Amino acid sequence: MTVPATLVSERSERRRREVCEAARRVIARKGLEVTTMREVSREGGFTTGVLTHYFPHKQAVIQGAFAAASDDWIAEVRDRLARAGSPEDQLVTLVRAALPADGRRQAEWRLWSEMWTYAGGDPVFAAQLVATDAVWEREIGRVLLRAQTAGVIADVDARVEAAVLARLIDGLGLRAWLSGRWEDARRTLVQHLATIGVGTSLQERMLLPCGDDEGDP
Amino acid sequence: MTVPATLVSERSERRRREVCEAARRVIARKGLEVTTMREVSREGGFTTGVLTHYFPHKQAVIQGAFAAASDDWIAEVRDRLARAGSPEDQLVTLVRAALPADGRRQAEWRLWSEMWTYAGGDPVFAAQLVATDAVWEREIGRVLLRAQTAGVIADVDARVEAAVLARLIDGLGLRAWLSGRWEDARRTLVQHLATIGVGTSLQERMLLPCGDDEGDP
DNA sequence: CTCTTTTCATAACAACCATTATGATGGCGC
DNA sequence: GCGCCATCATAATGGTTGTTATGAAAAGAG
Repeated sequence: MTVPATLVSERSERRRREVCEAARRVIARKGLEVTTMREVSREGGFTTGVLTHYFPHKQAVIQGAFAAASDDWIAEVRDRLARAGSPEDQLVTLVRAALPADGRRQAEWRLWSEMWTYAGGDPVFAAQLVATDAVWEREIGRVLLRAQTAGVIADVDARVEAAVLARLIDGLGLRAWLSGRWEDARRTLVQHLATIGVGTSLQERMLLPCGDDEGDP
Repeated sequence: MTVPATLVSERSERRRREVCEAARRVIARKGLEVTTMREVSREGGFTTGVLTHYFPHKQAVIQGAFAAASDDWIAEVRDRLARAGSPEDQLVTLVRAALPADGRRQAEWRLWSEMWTYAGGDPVFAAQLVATDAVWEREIGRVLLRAQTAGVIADVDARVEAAVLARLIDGLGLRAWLSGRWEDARRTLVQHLATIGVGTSLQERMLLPCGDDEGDP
């Protein structure tokens, strides 16, 4: 109490985040079932003492890891969309972000899968997850609306189409993660986008391998 | 060996199935993480001796439960589609089967969710799961094709649309299970079906509460 | 430097797990 | 009725888990 609260929380918050990142890596690599306190500690390079010091129980660690992953995801999407200039580029970015060609990003789908089933047993966390998803869906809607006013896609109901796209991506990503057929998933997504008026040239750009996935258009 | 193999396997097979059903109920109710041998035994009304006698290890019990659920699901869908006479009825049946209004059937989505994440750590089982899904997707395609030749829906690529619908349903069901907003999910699905030419009267039938969910059209 | 508090490692604990071993029971062929 | 084998209950085992307790180092305030 004698020290400014901001400094204390800054240091500890960084450590806390470090723990969450370690947990996140373990979950994404081996799954939640084999994610143990000791395993997370080993991953982060410390002992379980750190975990117990910053978190009241394991549940909090898991939730922290999931929350961190969600925040990172939505932040990254917003950043990439902002850096994509034209409506066309934004559409391409959306597809690439949703169904990545990069192996490490594909592996993140395991995290989402684990997160969903975990949320099924934790109503409070499920509510947070649904809220985060609403942000993602709205982001999709914004891209669609902008593309629409630019005449890049047809004049469908953007709100409905955003909901459809968000759910379609959920299903496609999940299946692709299970089957390993990411190209098929992306092709299906693009074929669907074609039905709402995305032109063939844009379709081709969406399907391009594009080794470097971060640099967008 | 002194007794006809068919008789032996008939009796034991029934018991085996009984175990799978018990496991399935526990998973759907409490999730895979708290599904233990003792819990499954208690659910089935026997002891762990039965489990260990019919299954080499827990993994096999889980896989058996999942396989039984998958088989039941695909069998039920086929049955309900067969009993639905017209192409219109089949479309309605498809929507109702995918996103049920009945609480017990909705709860089954927890099973699917658990199944998917489990499959993520078991490539062999994941392959089975993908194969089963292909059957389901083909069933959707058949319904679409029939509706198409009857002029009930527009002239889209049935194969592509079946893939889209299968994934869309995955995402919609999963989200609905997490959020509890099943009506929204069904409405989104119907709105999407409207874009492939499903008429307004059919749309209304799909959205009807229809208390009794089993008796179809 | 001294005291206080945060930070963390280590070890111990009690609970629970899957699995195995053992023996009782009952049906079925002969 | 005898013996055999499938069936199952019971109990024990070895390992792992989340959590807690304890104390040492380190950092910061005065």
